[in-house]
Amino acid sequence: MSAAPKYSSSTENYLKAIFHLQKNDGVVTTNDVANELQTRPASVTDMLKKLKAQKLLLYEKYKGFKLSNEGKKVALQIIRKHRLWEFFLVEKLNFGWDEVHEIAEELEHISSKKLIDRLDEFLGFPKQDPHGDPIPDSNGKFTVPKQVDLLNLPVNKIAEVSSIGDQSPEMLELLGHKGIALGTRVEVKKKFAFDNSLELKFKNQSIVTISEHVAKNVYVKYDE
Amino acid sequence: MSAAPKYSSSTENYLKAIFHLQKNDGVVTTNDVANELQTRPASVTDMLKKLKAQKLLLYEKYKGFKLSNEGKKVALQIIRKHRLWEFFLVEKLNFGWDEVHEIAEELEHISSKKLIDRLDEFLGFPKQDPHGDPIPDSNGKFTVPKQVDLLNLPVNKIAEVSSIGDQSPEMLELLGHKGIALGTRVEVKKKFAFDNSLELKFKNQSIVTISEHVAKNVYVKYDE
DNA sequence: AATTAATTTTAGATTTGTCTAAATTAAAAT
DNA sequence: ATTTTAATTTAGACAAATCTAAAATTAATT
Repeated sequence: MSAAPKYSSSTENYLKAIFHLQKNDGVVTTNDVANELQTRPASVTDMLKKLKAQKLLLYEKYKGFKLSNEGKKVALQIIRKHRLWEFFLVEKLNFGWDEVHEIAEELEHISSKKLIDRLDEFLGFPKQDPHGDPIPDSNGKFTVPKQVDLLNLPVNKIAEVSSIGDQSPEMLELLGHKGIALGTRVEVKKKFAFDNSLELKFKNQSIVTISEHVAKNVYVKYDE
Repeated sequence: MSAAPKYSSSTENYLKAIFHLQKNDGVVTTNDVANELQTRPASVTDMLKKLKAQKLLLYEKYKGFKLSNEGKKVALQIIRKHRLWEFFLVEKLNFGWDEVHEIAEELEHISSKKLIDRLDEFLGFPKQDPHGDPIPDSNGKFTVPKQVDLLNLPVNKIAEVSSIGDQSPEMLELLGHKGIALGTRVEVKKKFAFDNSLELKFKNQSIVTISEHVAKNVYVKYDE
């Protein structure tokens, strides 16, 4: 068991940015990272070399790069810290979900592992942050999102629309009108036994009603 | 009302160190600061010039220096943050009083004022940190310590020995034996009505008993 | 396939905070 | 009142992270 090396805030920010970017299409470019971190491509190249030297990144110049296993591990710990602090700010200090990101960007760089594990315990080992994103556990693992249709989504669980069953123009028109699209974050607030219709709540606090027929055709993923 | 300038962690550490050092004898030297911050006198001189340029310090080379009002104000906000976080770590996350300092050294540099005011509220506006030091309020003011003899110190209040009434060799021998000296932190855990004797607890958890006669002659200060 | 365009990398400079070694000033001791 | 000692400051260098401008490489287009 070797002592955990401490990385600079800048290093941590690069790891986090690359981690997020390579989740999407799998491929990340120098320009992507520069854009994400509000910096210049030349600065990114400089840092890529440093990350490679620290064995956090696999990198061949002009040929692309991706995080090493160690790099991913570190990135996941930063993400864990970010999301736990966001949860703390919303649940304990009564911040709004939209004002916590910036503060968590600072808090995520506090290094004590003991602190973050105690905080996790204090918060009751939450599985999702206030935006519905999964919180990695102490080992960097997070719950594999569960896929269900909206009828089977438990009440008050934030979920993300992942696919649509019936893709007819009529259905898409209805979904478009209600504000439901792939990636939309929704929560079921009420289920009416009478006709199995549902009331959904969005992140912007607005509420819409959908029928059982629609609900059956909207698949979402969420973390238990 | 101008926007609060943000200072680097290093700048904040210098302000805090100088603040603490000038509390003692009033005079701070370059060497004192270098020693306190585990750095070199030349580095201190470099920073003194920067602090002066930012109007945080009054400084004439070779002639000494002290914090400006603005410098004091900033230092007090750092100290406020440090002590509130320490309180949080001990009270909410069950850390021991002896393991929180290092973590608070990092947390004190988180910049959000709203965060710290919310934290203060969440903690119930505590007046003392786990070491018994006063926590400055949102405006940088802290309660003027109240002076009383040990007989009149409320139970469970951490206080600091500030002066001794009877300074006879016999008294000083007794106090030396019990482990009571100027600056010692004590807490009254029990008062016996029978003979007005007291049980005192020290920071190292040990407990001693003293008589009414002794208690009357030991003056302490504490924050209400 | 050759040329143009876009991306990526290098070269050299800048800022912040630090350092060592040498020079300066102030304080202490003879 | 000198001289010696200690404290402080300057000069010049360095590491980290950034920048601009120019060069190198890859991708796209004709």
